[in-house]
Amino acid sequence: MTLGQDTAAGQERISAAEQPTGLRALKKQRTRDALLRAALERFTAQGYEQTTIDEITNAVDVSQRTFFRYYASKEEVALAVVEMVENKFVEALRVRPPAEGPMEAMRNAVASAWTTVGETIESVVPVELYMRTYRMIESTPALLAVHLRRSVELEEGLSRLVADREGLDVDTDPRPRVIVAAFTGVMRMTGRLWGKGQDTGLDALRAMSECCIDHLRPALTENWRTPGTAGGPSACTTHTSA
Amino acid sequence: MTLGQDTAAGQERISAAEQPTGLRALKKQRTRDALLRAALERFTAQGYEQTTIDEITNAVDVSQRTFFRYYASKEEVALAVVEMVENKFVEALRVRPPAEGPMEAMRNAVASAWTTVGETIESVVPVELYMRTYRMIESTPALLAVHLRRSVELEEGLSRLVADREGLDVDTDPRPRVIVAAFTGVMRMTGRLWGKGQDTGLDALRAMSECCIDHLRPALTENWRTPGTAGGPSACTTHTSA
DNA sequence: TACGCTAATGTCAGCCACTGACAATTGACA
DNA sequence: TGTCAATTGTCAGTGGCTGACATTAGCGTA
Repeated sequence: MTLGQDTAAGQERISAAEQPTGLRALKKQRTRDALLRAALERFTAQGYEQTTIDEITNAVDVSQRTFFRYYASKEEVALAVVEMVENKFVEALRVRPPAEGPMEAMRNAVASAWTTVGETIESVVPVELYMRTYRMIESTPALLAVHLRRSVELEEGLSRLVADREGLDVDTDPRPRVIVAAFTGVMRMTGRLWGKGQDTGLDALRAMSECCIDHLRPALTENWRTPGTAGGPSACTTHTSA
Repeated sequence: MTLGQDTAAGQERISAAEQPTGLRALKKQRTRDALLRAALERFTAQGYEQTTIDEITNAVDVSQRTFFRYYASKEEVALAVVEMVENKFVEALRVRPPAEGPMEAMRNAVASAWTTVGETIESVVPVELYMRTYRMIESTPALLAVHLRRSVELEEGLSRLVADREGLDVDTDPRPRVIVAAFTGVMRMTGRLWGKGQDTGLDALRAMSECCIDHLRPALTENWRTPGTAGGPSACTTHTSA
């Protein structure tokens, strides 16, 4: 048991250091990646529900049973890369200077994660495929549902991280959970807007995220009906209709 | 087509006014409710995954096919009552005086909804069964996922409502979505805490909700490390472990 | 009251995601 | 090279869910 297993079912990609480096492990990695790419390509091209497991396994020349030994479910393949990205964000938050406040730290973690995340993705699938996958997830009810559930688990981890930074106890003080809930709520909303909008670029997503986060505090603090205060309609808008 | 159909698949309960009042419609209502109760009772007693559709339909003496004509999926039965409750909340928000600010209005809508919601539930299933159902949803991954997705749809509706109240355009101004995202984020968190906690009462849930919401603004505004400000560890805490 | 219409239900065959059990294959390592 | 263990394939089966078609049962009417 020298492998690093992160998820409940199915192993993660080997974590850089300490690869079993045998021929056997190499083949496994190949199969895993091949299944992932074959799946994402078909999902994004013809739709998630329209793609059967058999279609994927035939393309990679393995049995259906083998697929389920690598990925616990059809949903898991679809969400595999997204999960990698989210883990990067958590790591980015973990190394933020303790001097930063919680919201500040989370905001900066997102900003810094964006730069490294690109390479991480590319090591598995083309970034462009990842983008299409993300938008597919947002528009596929079954996938969106599972994605949201995982986000909640992420939220739990973030709350503990924030609590540690501030020297608080999550089981006693609600504030870490509250601020994390607010933060992730806004982040999810941003992702959804981006998914519906026209500008599919990564920069657009980054800009929207940062802008919306910067709106959070004023939105809760100021009186909306007396203009002139900071905030107001601004850059992070989309025109989904018309 | 005189029926009020709310959800995409499967009709809702008849909406008080204008019931077709025939023997036929009455039987339908009976079957629908019988399926619901049979399902929830088994789900909460022996677990969601451990209950098959056949088990439910046998208890009600209808065919499996009939079940799927009433409820589009196994998940839909499980979430049917919760959906009713959420609709009540939206209605409560809709009738809030326009003078109230968005956060204030949402907070008060929850508070006022709690009082009427009890009767609404009882007209379909015992409140106690509803409570058990809610906790089951929180602890069943497949159900939690779908529940969260529906919450997102709810969020969209709330954002438009808030925007209308404030005379803003959701497609132009991010603030309605931002504040709704923060609010619902905190509400979901509350529900999760309640589900894990010991106090299973309805009052406990209400108290926790209100307290957490009241923490939102201070959590974003104040400096946590200089105590003495409003907020701080308070009533809405749970001791999930130890 | 009998009759036709249509809504509701039952029956059946079948798809697809997913699983357990067991046999066959194939790296790894002495 | 031969043994051991990991990996894969095969196969049978379960459960959610759907389409097609036959059957039953309210409902309005002659």
